[in-house]
Amino acid sequence: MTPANTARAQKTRKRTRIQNANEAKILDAGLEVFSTFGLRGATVDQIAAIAGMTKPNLLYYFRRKDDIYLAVLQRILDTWLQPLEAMRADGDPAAEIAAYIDRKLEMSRDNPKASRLFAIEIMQGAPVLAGVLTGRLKQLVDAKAAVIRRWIAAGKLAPVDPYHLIFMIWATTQHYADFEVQIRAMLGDRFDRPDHFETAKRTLEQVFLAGLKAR
Amino acid sequence: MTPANTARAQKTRKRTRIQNANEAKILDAGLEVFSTFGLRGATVDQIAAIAGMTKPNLLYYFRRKDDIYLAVLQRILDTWLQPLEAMRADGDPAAEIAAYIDRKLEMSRDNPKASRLFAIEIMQGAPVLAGVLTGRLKQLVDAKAAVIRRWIAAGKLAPVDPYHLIFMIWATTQHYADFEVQIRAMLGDRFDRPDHFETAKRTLEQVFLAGLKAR
DNA sequence: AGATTTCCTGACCAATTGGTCAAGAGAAAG
DNA sequence: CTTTCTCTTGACCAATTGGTCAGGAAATCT
Repeated sequence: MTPANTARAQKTRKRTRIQNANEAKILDAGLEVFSTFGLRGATVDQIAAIAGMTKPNLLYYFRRKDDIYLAVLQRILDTWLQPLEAMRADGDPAAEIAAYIDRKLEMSRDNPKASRLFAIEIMQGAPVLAGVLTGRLKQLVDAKAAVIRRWIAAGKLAPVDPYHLIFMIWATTQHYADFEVQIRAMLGDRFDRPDHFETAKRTLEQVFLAGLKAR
Repeated sequence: MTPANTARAQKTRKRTRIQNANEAKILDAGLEVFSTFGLRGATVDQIAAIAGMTKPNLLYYFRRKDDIYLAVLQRILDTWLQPLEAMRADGDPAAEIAAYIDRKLEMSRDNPKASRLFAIEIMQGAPVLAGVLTGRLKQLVDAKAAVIRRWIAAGKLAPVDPYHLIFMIWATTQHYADFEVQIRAMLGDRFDRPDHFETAKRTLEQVFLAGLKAR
């Protein structure tokens, strides 16, 4: 993302401090609102209110609602892909998978809004991210699926379909962010106890690692 | 749901054929739209268009948008809870869990819109279903968690946290409905092959059953 | 058949929404 | 200190949205 693509499309002038501060506020507010209501359900007024500025002022930095949405998605895209990218072919399979689960779970805990934003975007048919899904993400998943397949061929992992295994890990880890309200309702008091996250981690690792152990 | 709570709150008059037909059309259209855009993102005009009637005509049957949303949710609530309810304490643990996975997976395949509607409702903070979550659903989950705990105590299942196990099953099975666009993008051509569903089922059962085998 | 009730529609309305604009206030550069 | 640029705002606008209403068209009942 070049610096020149926001704020009145100024011709690569120096970015001011105010600009940086306000754009950051807007992106934070945008994440907050879009991750709850999606692109269509969110209103510019609401984002402006949360960002603590008037609507025309917000629109001075991002001319259309879609621009905010896009910028929010772009800002968190790398973070989103990072855990899978970090899975190394030359590591120990069980350890790598455990580490991947941990990282994704931590992302769910530390950045649940980002997780929900991607979830809503994809559930709405990925109007903006469609290209990323079939492009960058697919390439990444294909590469990691190949890694898993090699681990299986080397007898270090039970033979499972690598794509569906990746889906399982995505699903189980993101679930804690996307369905937080439900988890909270099910766990009651236990949800706020600090060990709740550790219990989730232990359960996931246990089932996945035992389930994937080569026989 | 009593018959008298729609269509102009008529005093328990007989429901006409037209009424049944049109309300069904509206609920179908409502599911279609709400499952994609959520309560706020959906518009009455759009629902009316998909239902094949004018907006005032639709509003003759459901006076407000929220009424449609509520009715759609209520109509599919039982279906949604059914798979978990069907898990029997006196069956073989492995077989019961496998059957639960199968049923949920089939629901994802046969009724993905219902799955996405619940997902969006919960991600938006469950404004309508909050009561169901903390009431009926929690009771059901508590009961089934107790069943799983007894299976573990009897040495028939590896010791895992039953709540997180249920979350895992929910997450992995619903994932195929909620993130269908992403799955499709990752699997490419393979997605439309008829065995795709069987591969998913086999992978899930394999990981869960091996992961839960008592040691 | 006529009477009654249900169903449907075009016209309408107020509120909200995304977005514009002219002009003033504030920073910053000279 | 003045000029230039950035930032902010109130007023405004057209389109969309949720919802109403009076009256006509169809069913249904007797």
